[in-house]
Amino acid sequence: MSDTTIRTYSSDRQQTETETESEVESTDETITCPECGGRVVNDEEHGESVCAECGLVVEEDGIDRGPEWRAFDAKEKDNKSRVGAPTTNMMHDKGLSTNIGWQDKDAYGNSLSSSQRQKMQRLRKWNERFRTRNSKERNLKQALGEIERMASALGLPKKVRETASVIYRRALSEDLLPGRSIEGVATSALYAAARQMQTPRSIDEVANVSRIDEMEFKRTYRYIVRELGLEVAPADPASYVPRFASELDLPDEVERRARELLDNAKEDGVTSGKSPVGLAAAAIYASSLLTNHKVTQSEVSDVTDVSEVTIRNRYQELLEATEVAA
DNA sequence: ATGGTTTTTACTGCGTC
DNA sequence: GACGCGGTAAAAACCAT
Repeated sequence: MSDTTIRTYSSDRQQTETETESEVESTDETITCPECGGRVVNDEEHGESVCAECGLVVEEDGIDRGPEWRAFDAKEKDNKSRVGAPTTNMMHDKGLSTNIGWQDKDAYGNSLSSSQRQKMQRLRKWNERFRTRNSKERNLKQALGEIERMASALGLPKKVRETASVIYRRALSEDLLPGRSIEGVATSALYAAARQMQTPRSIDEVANVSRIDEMEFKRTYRYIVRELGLEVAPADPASYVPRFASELDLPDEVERRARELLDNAKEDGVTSGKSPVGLAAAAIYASSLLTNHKVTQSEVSDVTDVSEVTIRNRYQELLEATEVAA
């Protein structure tokens, strides 16, 4: 039950380990027959794996994931494919419902007669009403709008918005909303999503673009993380570095050096329990000194929202850690 | 509610430009 | 004298129990 709260930075090991796991998916062509040791071949047509030597059926009912039709040229392939636009969680109906175009034009691009135009107006109106009929749908629609707005204000990629949408949907479907504001849950979903996607924004930053105050945001965030059992690993300090560096107009060199410092510190274990944002800020500062691209503590403090005192403390520790390591 | 840890606030002294 | 920096003490915030 740790790691679910905002500020449990302790278990630093997190990611990095799981990434290198699925490397070599064994090529299943090299299976040998358990009976005679002969080569096993795939018989796609019958969905079986058969031993080429003795005919033993090693595996039945394989699934053919390919299309069931055949195409002999590009045109036929286009015709027979039945795939459309991908669904997206970013729209409240996953982009599956019908929209009636807003232009009063028919399929040939001609303008509509006035009676036709009025008819289309009515159809549009009703279509819209049905589309967002019940309260949950409307709720969702508004929340996704909010998520969209905040995400773009924070410059978060689509992936994060998608994830945030998914989290929000889950919260909604598990009835976590009553008693909590849409804003709050939307904000929390976005914050969690940003962290899960390795592009974290600090609580302050998120709170700044949200319409709710910070206290409520944190409360709500804790709540939904707990209720949804979201796995949000402590943010990696390094993931803040590039953003801060660019906000301070520092060259790549500083960024690289900052990463090294953080790596060393992590080895030393001095990062455990400390605020990732603080560490990132300190790393930037320390790195700027080491690379002769000096920025002042207060400048770093300004863009990172970390107090100068914290920067001082952290950067001493960072330097010590690298001294010892080097 | 409480205690332990971390961060922030506020303030002071030192050296430099 | 303003500024950047380092340090300290007390307050506040936070997490866990």
